[in-house]
Amino acid sequence: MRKLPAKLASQLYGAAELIAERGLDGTKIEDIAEATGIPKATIYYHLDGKNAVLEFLLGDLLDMIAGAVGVAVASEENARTRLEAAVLAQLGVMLEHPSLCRALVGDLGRATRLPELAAALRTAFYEPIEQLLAEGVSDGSLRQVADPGAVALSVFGAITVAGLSAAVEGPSADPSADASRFSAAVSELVLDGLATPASRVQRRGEAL
Amino acid sequence: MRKLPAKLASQLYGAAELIAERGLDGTKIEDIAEATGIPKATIYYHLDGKNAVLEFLLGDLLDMIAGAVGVAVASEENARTRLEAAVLAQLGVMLEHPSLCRALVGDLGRATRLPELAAALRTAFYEPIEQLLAEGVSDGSLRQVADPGAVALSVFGAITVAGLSAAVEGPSADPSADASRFSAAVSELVLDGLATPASRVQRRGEAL
DNA sequence: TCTTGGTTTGTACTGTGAGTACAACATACG
DNA sequence: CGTATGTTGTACTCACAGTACAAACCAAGA
Repeated sequence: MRKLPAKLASQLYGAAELIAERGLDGTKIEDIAEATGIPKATIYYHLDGKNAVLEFLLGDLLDMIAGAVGVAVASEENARTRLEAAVLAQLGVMLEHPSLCRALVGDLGRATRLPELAAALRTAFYEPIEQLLAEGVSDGSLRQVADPGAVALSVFGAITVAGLSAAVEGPSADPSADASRFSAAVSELVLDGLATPASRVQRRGEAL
Repeated sequence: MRKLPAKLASQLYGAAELIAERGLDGTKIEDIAEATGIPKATIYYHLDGKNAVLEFLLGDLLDMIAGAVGVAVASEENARTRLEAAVLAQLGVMLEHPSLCRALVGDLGRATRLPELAAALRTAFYEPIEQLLAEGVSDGSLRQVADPGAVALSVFGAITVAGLSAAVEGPSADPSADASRFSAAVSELVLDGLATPASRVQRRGEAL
């Protein structure tokens, strides 16, 4: 069941828009069959039902993200620079595939309840960040924080929500321009914070 | 259909855990009837079906959040301080009601497709932040950023994902302690960022 | 060519669960 | 009382996921 012929795989993408629009519940198998051109019986021959369709589509998205982020993270730069690259990479892929992202948001619950997807979600989105923050402390390019786990989670949230929202706002004319714009905003926030220099000085005094 | 007797309302909360655990799809109306002690026929007398059950529960959660955040935001302090208070308030409510939060994550798609809920979500989570960031620029307690909309979205993501994850990790012994811990981490990130002082100086030079 | 084994597809079926209809009953309030 | 409003059980309908299965199709080799 894991190797789904390439032709069918590509046809299946025709269902992404549909699922994104109406949610998996609101989408009948018959609709998927019609939209993709794959007859219902064939779908069931290869896949274990509706969930498997979602699993296939989202699994692919998550792989792409994990891949792109993996490349961004693997460079020689310091962690801080790689973090910026990772943010850009993640947002890039997300904005390139808005309907998959919309499907992800729409069926997040189901996704987190499908064990393989839940794991892929973690690997694609969360783990690279967590890793990078730790490395940044080691190489001195990022600050040490009191609660690294919680902070990593927040950074993850900042990036991901920005990406998902952007994707949900309907597809843009120039995804990669949007990705740069959003990634600049996210990096600015995550690296520099929102405090004014004045209040920061006072605060740094407290902290150190 | 909007005034659901108090007694029934309180009974309905008995379904929250169930829905959080299995998702709305995985939960039969009969299960809800059994868990809450409200017979199926009565549920249908007051509510327009399953979705309405979710809508009721989440609507309540969102009202609580909007309320608590509203109070936090209404003080006389500067925007920066109120932002910290708002973060604490939001996380406080979320951690107080973990199963509602889990239900929200699990059926986020449905929630965003229910117009009233989608609006409530915006009001509860996003708008106060957006507002506060703007006020912070006016009163000088927060920095001006290049793309305020995108940054507000990220801040919103940072807070909300932290809260949701915490809620999903199963209920804690001391929700309010957890709320303080998480809110400290989120505020630290959002206000001060992760850059080291050294790289910050260099950066500030670029920006101003 | 014929055979064999996987794939493809149509059609017809089963089962489950949401939502509805309705009648009997309770309760309240004038 | 009796009329209105809520409560509940029971017995439906209906849509759709998933299954069964047989017929056709399409290699690829003997």
